[in-house]
Amino acid sequence: MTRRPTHPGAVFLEDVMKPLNLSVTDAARMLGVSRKALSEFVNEKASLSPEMAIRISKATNTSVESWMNMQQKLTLWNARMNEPDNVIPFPLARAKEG
Amino acid sequence: MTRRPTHPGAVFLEDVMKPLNLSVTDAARMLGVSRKALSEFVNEKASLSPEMAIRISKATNTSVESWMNMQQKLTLWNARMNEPDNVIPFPLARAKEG
DNA sequence: GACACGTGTAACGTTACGGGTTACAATATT
DNA sequence: AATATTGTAACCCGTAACGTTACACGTGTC
Repeated sequence: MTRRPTHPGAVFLEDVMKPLNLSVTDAARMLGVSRKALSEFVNEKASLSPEMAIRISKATNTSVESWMNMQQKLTLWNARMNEPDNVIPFPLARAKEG
Repeated sequence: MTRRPTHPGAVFLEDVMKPLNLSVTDAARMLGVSRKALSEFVNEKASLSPEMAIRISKATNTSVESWMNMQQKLTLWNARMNEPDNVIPFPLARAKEG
């Protein structure tokens, strides 16, 4: 994967909120989170927390996993930006000798 | 899923470290983390961080995703323990009217 | 022009958590 | 007996999500 994965917040905004004509204020109320929390999420300032994923899943009747997977790909992509280089490969597991 | 998913640390201990006869001390050295960090991970006191996942993946030549997925299932399972109840379902998306 | 809304965000505080270091007691291993 | 390994407590950091409050900036309405 070479291109930065889409932020789940962007997807939520484009594919859920906009089609339903939901304002950040209203959606936040319905999700049961603060307007700030949702705003930061849809503006990609915060990542998707497991709790937020559950809320979205309950509100939109979609699978939690689908949302979590989006975040995981992003998290992994970001983490790979700072790959550790001081990792020593484990000795290869071999067929038992003797 | 009704049973608590296996902690990735337990898998790492059983399926990787033990077969290779690696001590926590040695494995920690090779992974480039502190003994404490690895100990807590394999003893299920800490969850798998993305960075640790990358280290394990590099050291064992396995996919980062497989480890991350284990953690995600656990994380989700735990999160569902405290499901929020103040979520208001979004109005159903309908075929455009008018 | 005045006012209501929705919005992004700064400031501030709280809570949670991964990770490092150091140190100690308990338990192998040799 | 001497050495190695281990789990973990204590303590310090940095990061991050979330809440509340408050401000400035549109935009639309009367």
